Amino acid sequence: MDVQKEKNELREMFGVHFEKLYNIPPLAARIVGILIIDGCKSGLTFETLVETIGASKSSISTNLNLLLKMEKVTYFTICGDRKKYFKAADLSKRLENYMQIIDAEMTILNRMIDYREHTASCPEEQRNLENVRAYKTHVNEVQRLFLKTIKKFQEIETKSKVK
Amino acid sequence: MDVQKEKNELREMFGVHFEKLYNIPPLAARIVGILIIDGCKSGLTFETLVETIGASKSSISTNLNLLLKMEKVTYFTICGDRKKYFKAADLSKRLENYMQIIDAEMTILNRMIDYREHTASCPEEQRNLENVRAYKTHVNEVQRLFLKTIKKFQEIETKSKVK
DNA sequence: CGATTAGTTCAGTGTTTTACGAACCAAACT
DNA sequence: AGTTTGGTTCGTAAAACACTGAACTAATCG
Repeated sequence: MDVQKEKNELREMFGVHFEKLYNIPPLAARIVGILIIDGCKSGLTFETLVETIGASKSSISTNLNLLLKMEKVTYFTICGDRKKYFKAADLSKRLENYMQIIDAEMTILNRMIDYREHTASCPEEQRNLENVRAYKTHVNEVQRLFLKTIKKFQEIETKSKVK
Repeated sequence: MDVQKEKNELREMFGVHFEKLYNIPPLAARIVGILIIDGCKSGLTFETLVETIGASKSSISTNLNLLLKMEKVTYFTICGDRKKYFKAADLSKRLENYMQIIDAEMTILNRMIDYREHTASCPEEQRNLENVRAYKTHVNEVQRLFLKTIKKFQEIETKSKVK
């Protein structure tokens, strides 16, 4: 296996994925990708990111700060070293993105149910109400599943940090 | 309850939600929203959409065709009536969007596992490999859950169509 | 103190997106 | 045949986006 080629392809796949999922600029998405692949041991410096991605310092800076604000990325510093070392945020944190989508859907669903309950007159609208209720059950299950997973990873992560 | 106000708010919420979820223009997202709220009984005509949204014919046309291509919207015609009646696609169809995200994630995950298996040297990378594997289990569960739900709604939908 | 390093900020530029109006086409009345 | 209806297509304008280089700041080093 050509490791470098494999890495580049992975990077690209992550890029496309996160760009759509997080609605972020391409460059930001690629940064997350690289940090997930390469940053898991000791983090990557600003400079390394500039070099390996080949984008300008300003672009890297802007996008890194966006990712920090979104909590998709974290950094730490080493005593006596001015550099920042960037890492992808913990998986449990990154999964919050899905939780937001699910929560948003739940909110809309509840409003929709409320609305139909007040207005449903024809059989189609009645049936629609039933379907929305059934769908809500599904979203609830998804929500529980994600909560469970997030909690599980939070435990794993705190454990490995104490160590 | 002010029904009209409630409807407008719902419309707006659907708009924001679908815009991000499907990565489509704001107008397209609002069309889907309106069709879900108002289109469930007998569909909405092109003209009704133009009027209630207040956008130009050309914009509505372009975005409707985008949504048709994406299979988020369907239309039917009535014999002896030149108009097209638009509806939001069945929920089972709309859920395919989530399946695509999940499938994409699964593909990346498998590549990531493969990559780490070949390259993991330090303990952090080993632990990362374990975590990715654990996460894959979660994605698998989500995938099964969605498959189940999609199948369930497909049944409901075919039943209500035969009737 | 001056020079270097690490990173930020900002104005500008090229590109993409989003929506629009006008012209257009095809089917169906009259 | 001409006109209305229902909708598409295309060129374009306005706005948003993504990235850049250059100037700048703040901390550290010699």
